[in-house]
Amino acid sequence: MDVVSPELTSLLPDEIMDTEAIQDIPQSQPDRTTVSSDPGDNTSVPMETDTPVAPENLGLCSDAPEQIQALTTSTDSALNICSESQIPISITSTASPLLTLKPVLTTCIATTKTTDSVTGTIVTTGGLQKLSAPFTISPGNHQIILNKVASSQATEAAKSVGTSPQIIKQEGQKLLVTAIGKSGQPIVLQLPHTGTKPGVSQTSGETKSQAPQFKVVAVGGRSELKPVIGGAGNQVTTLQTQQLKTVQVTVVSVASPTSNASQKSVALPVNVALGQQILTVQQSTSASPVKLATSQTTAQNIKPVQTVGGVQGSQFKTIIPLATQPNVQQIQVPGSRFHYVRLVTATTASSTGQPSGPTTSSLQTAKPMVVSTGAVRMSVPIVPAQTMKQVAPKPLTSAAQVVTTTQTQQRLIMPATPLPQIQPNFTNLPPGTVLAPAPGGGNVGYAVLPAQYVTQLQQAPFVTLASSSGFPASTGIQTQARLPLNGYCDCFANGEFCNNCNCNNCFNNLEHETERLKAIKTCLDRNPEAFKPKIGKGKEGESDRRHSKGCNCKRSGCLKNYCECYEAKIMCSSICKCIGCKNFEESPERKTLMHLADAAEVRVQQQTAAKTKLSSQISDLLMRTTPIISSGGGRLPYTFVTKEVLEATCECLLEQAKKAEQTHQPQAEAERMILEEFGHCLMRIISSAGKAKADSASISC
DNA sequence: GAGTTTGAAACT
DNA sequence: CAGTTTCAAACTC
Repeated sequence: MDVVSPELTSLLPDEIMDTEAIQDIPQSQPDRTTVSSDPGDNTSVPMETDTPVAPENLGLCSDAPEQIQALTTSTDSALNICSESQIPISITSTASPLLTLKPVLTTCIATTKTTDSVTGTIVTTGGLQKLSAPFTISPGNHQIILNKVASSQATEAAKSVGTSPQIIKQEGQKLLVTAIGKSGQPIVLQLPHTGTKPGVSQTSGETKSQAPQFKVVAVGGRSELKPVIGGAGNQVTTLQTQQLKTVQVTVVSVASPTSNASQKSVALPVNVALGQQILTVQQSTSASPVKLATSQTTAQNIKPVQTVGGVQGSQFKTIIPLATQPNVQQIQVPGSRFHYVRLVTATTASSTGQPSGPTTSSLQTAKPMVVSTGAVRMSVPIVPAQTMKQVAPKPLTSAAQVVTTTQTQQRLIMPATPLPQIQPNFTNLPPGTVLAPAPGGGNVGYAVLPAQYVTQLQQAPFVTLASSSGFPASTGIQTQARLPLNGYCDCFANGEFCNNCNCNNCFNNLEHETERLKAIKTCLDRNPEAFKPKIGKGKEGESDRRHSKGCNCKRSGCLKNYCECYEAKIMCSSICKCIGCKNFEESPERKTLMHLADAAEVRVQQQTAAKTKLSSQISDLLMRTTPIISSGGGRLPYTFVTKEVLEATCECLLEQAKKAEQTHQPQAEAERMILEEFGHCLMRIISSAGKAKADSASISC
């Protein structure tokens, strides 16, 4: 059963239309398209009062699912899709050519509960493979508006055909679809084909026909997405989220359907007031809160999601607000081989995934999704990097720009300000890193960086590295190699600023940032791998580290620090071009050297330990022997032998001597009495000292 | 510390 | 891609 009328379909941008899908569209649809589900369809979309749907698996569609992962942003105006229960969201028409997803039950609140869930009902047509339109989600009215910025032509067309609004109504679904004009804007929604195409089995192993899954992932806040699969039979895609929560990051992931029809990338501008939030989009893994109801074939194509805020398990990225400077935020990340992360403010982002071949893997053909609105831009690389191409951002409406990254090609973001000629290029950023400009011209961007870099971001140096790929040919900067900025300098080669080194005429500092940037670009033009670590992992499956390029030693036998492999304490590999290499596993020279080195290291350690122990003992001895007059510390009895104590002691002794004299004691007895008194004095001193120490300890505690 | 050796990177 | 040059670190004395 077709849901979308030809008129409605014709209004869709060509880029989102699936020709094969269109063929399925009946041509006899009225202008005002009202789609009702087939009463006899046993796969009807369950209603709230209808078929109970398990929160974990809302399999409304058994076909191969497409998946859209959407992360909502946090706080004030995040994507607040929430409801107290699994509320179907109907796509209602509006006066404007807007496709509005509207919850039937408007129980959403701005601050959603973790248990809140939303079930969105999205029109899926037999012929309409995808729906694309600017996408607005308004927490206030609980509407998801598509094609907000539809062209006037679309509006006129809609009026002319009397389809303003066109309504696609799914029986029992309250599914309303407005006219969707050709906006030429990024296409966002991918709607499933009818369930006649080969599907992919979901996690449950059940074969499903194609159906988009919309998932909302809350990053930064605990949120779970519940894939909702629209039933192919009733051609309805249900969007449902559970524990939807306003979060800081909106991630949208789209799993492509498995139809033979070419899957076009879908960019969905979403008018979600994200504030100045970062948008990170990645494929998610099982660790991700995003629950993918995809087949195994799909899963294997999924790149690890690098989400923010703990969504991803192993590769957490940290969102670093890059505020203050418009368009550019420069970050030095020592040790990362690139220290600069630049945020590019753009008007829009349009990422187009490669058309997917006929496959049952939904995510393999997933499309990067760009969600942008006047207030928010979201860039969502959904497609695996290998199959994803970076496309030049399409200018949309605003000055903001979202750039998506690929996973295979590491690119560096070049600053537009100092080097405007350099095209923005995101390299070396973690896959899936999304740099989003601040809405409203705030020019606040965010970079998702490995957590270990975060602490280094406070450093002053701000430079942006750029990879050579995608850069226009450098002009007039080839001479930069003659500057004190070249690969010879380890600091520079490591992507670091020179600091306390012996450079002469050093330009590798902030004072010469322009030159440095040029030099960086030159180096990258020459060698895109210049700033990448030389020591990395070997081939897949190899756990040992390996030199990325291999050494080229000729005389050292790779057993001296001249050899980079040996210096890195790794053995030479097949990629090394060394001559007379002795740096291999069974090399006796290497073993001997290793033994010697180990022995030397042991000696050094022993010496260090001995020195440490001796120092400790000396310190302890000093502590014992040095009277501590001041309060605290180890007070000893004799520290209490002050002048006053001595005088008192002497008086006691004199008094005892006087007493012995008065009693006419013999001298020996007199001495005994005096010594005995002296002993008593010492005992009192010791007692007082101990008491004072105990009191001090009690006070300190 | 000066001089030599070495190999990576730059250059041709 | 190969040969040469430049350079700085490693090494030796």
